[in-house]
Amino acid sequence: MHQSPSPNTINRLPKYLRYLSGIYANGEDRISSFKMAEDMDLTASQIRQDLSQFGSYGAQGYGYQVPRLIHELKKILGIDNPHNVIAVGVGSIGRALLTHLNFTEHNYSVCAGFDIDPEIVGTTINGIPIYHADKLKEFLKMTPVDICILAVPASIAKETAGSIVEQGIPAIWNMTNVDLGLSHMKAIVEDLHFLDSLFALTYYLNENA
Amino acid sequence: MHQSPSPNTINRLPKYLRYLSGIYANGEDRISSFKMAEDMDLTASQIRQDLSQFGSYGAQGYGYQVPRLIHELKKILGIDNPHNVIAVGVGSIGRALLTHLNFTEHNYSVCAGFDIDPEIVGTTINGIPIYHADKLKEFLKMTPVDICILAVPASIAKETAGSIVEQGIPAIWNMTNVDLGLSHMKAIVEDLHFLDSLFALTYYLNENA
DNA sequence: TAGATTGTTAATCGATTAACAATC
DNA sequence: TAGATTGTTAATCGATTAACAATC
Repeated sequence: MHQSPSPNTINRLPKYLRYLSGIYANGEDRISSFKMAEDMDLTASQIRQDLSQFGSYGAQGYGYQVPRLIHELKKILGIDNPHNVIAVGVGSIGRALLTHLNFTEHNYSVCAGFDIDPEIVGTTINGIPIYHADKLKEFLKMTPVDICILAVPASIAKETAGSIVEQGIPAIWNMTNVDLGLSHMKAIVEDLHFLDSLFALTYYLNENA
Repeated sequence: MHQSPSPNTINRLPKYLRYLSGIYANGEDRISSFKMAEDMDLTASQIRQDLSQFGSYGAQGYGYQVPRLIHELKKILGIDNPHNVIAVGVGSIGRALLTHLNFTEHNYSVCAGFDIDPEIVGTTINGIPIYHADKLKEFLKMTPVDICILAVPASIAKETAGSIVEQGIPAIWNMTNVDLGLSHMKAIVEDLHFLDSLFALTYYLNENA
């Protein structure tokens, strides 16, 4: 792993994983880069290039063992290790994620949610306790947190993110439609900008029309 | 517009728009590519290259007029025109989007949601009526729909998507953690794969640790 | 006018694709 | 053994960056 893999490569890894999990569930335990490329609308070269940046997981003349490759991809992504997650902001989006996403299956443990709405502070969502945002600092003394799901209103997104980073949480999964402006800090941020995605879709829709 | 702009360029346009809307709200009505680049962690060259693929919106020695550029970007993305949207699958994710996302402000009209859960069929969410999925075909006879938000369970995502495309809806905004496999059809699909995004974040988190 | 900044052309860099020796 | 397919090196392609003439 001399030269660090490009973001494009990293973004394809979860897609490989999903594809492989799918065919493995279908009972296929062997796959070639050619078949994979055909099914995923990629080139076999690209798949082999991507994988070979992390190791040699296949065998000449045979291809890849599906369970092995699944295992290796999980290891590369780091999702074979457990991660502690909290949600800051538990409005409709935060709530939907806590309810809907299969965190446990992928080794994420969602420990708590934080909000200021008295209607939901003190309740649980999908078994996850919701505390008042005031309690975050205290909570972090007891529980090390790897990832914070940020789903607060846009108006307080930046300052909330800043404070989360200051309190030592290394990674933010950003659900707000705001650029957090943390590039100068050591924080790791992954944006999920819903509207950006919808606008791109709209562009292609109008382009074709 | 001889050579069609790359997806990378398209994906940056909404970010430009967000940035510009932000500074315009702050009262700035003039911007140079240099300042913009600094604030957005890009290069001025890239911004000018991106924009120049669609037209000449700036002036030498001056820069860009913010409101003008906002207007042009909206036009390029097609969001100056109205779009009709429906949601198929109104579980927690679908519901959160209908409640939370600012569709109206961006010229999207969310006409209806469809589900099979008797608990929610017949209700409204944020003023949007929820019909039984059986009624979709009939509904489409009356109302032309541009975009379908797909938020059904993974197990029925593919077949639902296929049927939606067959019924003439040109674009799908895919919230399911499934690859819809519509590449051979004329459908326009934009995926919002939550877990892919979380996995990428996890990769960078573990890489830094 | 002098200074600033665009739009665009050319240079560089990086990512994808093609080719193939190694080998299962 | 013959056929298949990897991992990797080389070739190509495309995207980003740099440079600069045009000009506000």
